[in-house]
Amino acid sequence: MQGPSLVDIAEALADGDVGFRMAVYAAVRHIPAGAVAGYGHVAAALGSPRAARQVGYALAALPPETDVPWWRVIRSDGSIALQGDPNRGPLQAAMLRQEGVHIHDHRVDMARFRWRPDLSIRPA
DNA sequence: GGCATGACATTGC
DNA sequence: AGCAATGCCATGC
Repeated sequence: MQGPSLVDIAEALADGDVGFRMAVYAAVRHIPAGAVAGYGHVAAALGSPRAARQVGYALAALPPETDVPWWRVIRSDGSIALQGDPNRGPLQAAMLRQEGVHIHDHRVDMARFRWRPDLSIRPA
């Protein structure tokens, strides 16, 4: 597994047990290889649909050798936020393609690759 | 505690 | 379709 469920994370965040950044990291670890999510989607999964920018802020603070799959988080329109970054941009695109996410003209087909959090596993 | 910052999202041209 | 203007809100100083 990859740690606590999304619901647990959201609750911990709501209770103030963890900071927003930590919640973001935990949530991003739930995105499976071969799928992508928008910053807003991650924020929404945490119960803060308007905090998309903060998700990016949190990911920007990650160290380069992190185990958090930050490359699976892109913009809601399918474009890569870091494509202007000479280092991480090409890396992100390479990582995604390596995982089977097709990129056409600097964009991902969100309708096809967007991550759908599994809400059926929510605890009774 | 107030103010500026930013890997976004949405809307209006 | 593409670009500018606005709204958002966690962080850090």
